Amino acid sequence: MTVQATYAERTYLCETCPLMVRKIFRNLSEEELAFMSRFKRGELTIDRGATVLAEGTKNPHLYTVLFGWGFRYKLLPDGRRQIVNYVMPGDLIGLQGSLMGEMQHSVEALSPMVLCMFERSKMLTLFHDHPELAYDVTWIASREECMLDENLLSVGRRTALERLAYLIAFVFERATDVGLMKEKASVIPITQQHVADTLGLSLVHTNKTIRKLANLGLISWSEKGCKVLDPEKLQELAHWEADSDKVRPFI
Amino acid sequence: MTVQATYAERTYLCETCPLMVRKIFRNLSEEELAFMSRFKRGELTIDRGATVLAEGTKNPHLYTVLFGWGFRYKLLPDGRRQIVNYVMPGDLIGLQGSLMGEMQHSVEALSPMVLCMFERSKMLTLFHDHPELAYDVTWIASREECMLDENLLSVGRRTALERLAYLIAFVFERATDVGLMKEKASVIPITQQHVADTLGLSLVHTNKTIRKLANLGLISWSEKGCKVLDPEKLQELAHWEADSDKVRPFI
DNA sequence: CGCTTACTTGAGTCTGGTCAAACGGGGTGG
DNA sequence: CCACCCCGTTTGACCAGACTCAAGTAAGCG
Repeated sequence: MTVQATYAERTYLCETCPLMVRKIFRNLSEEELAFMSRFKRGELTIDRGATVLAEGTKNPHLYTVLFGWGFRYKLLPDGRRQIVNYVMPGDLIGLQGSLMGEMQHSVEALSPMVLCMFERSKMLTLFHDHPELAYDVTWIASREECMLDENLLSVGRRTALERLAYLIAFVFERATDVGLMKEKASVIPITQQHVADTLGLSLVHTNKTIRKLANLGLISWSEKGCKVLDPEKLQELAHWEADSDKVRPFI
Repeated sequence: MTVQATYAERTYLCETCPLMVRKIFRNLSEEELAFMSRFKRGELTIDRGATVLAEGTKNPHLYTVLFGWGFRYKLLPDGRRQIVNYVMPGDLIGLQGSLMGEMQHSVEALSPMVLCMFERSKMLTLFHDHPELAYDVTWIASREECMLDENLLSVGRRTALERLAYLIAFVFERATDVGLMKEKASVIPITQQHVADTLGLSLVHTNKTIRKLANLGLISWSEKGCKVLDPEKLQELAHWEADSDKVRPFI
């Protein structure tokens, strides 16, 4: 596993935050931008496979994803792994550790990533001086909770095929929202092992389920990852509806 | 199903909030108490089986549990149910709906419950005037996220027996913390159907797994629910450790 | 060219699901 | 007071979805 991490002082200014151009994200006021700019400590640039945060450690930072894909997971002592969610641009990670001390999960990059780094000790200041931003942080935490509820429903109660369809549809929907699926050839950069560890299935059975879904013409698999061919049919198969309100806070 | 709901103007004053006597909860300042007292809208008293909040609805309130047990769940269109977590005294419910509009899950009572009712529209005021309380709200949301991660790990990666052991140990731990297990004869007031819907198993297989765990002498089952005989062994079997820091915020 | 990583596929096994039936306690109406 | 019913639990028989083991392929890389 090649792991490379670069700490850049400041490549992106908050005033020209790459997230702001996306219209699902709410705009920040001048004043909020100024504060965020002080809150920001730098940037973290990492390769695919690198660990952003590790279970059991105390990290003095929290991050907002600016570019790239990653996933959040937990391990059992014997090595069994459960991926609990995926992270994408606009997602805040490390909040748990920030509030409660030690990290209870790890985060790993699925592609090269750039993250915006904040000092966790400044959180209280944020809550004091910028109630709206504090509200946004809570909003973001609440959204994560919502996604976890969905994932739990899926792993607990859907069949293998439905689970897979849900996972792909869900990740595709989120990725599209933040502009990760712009190009025609875009794929979700995961391996079948990732899928298995997300769905709670074995690798072999995951492979067979993926074949089935591919034969139905809803997805295709390449070395790079998963290509989504028919998001609507996937949603239907999963008995799931993407909610298309949108405009959410970030940072 | 007998459903009874009573809205009492004010039986418990915030100044003598029954949660404050528990030492795991942090104490509020005079000023915070005064604010909470204004924030509070009344109390909701309901029977076992009654629905506190329903998926798909917009509810103008959020609640903190004062007494009793409940559970949070989601449904698939065909009726399959997944219980995502249990709620106990000190838990805040309805925050998601409060921030994001419609409820994405339902909450049902497992015993008679008393809930402290707040107006969701006042949330912004809370964030403006009481940053510490706002921070606490976020802390609480973050804790819920943490529990969901654990539950997901369990449903996704543990065997049926480990899952059951984890569930019982986890619920027992939480219940003990908030004083629900005071008496020798205390049971967790759930049916095997609840267990099945939490673990993602069928009722029949859940029953057989419960028998196995009971034969090992770790639990016993009665009409009233589940009695915990050996919490340590349960934790061990589940490869799980309760974290014993404690002192958390509430409301 | 050999090695590694990721995907595939088949065979055999077992965990967990479905179907069906029965039991026991508590509540209810005759 | 008794018969009946309902709910939750229990058990057995049988089936299927998912797991393990094993082997083989294909692409990428040093």
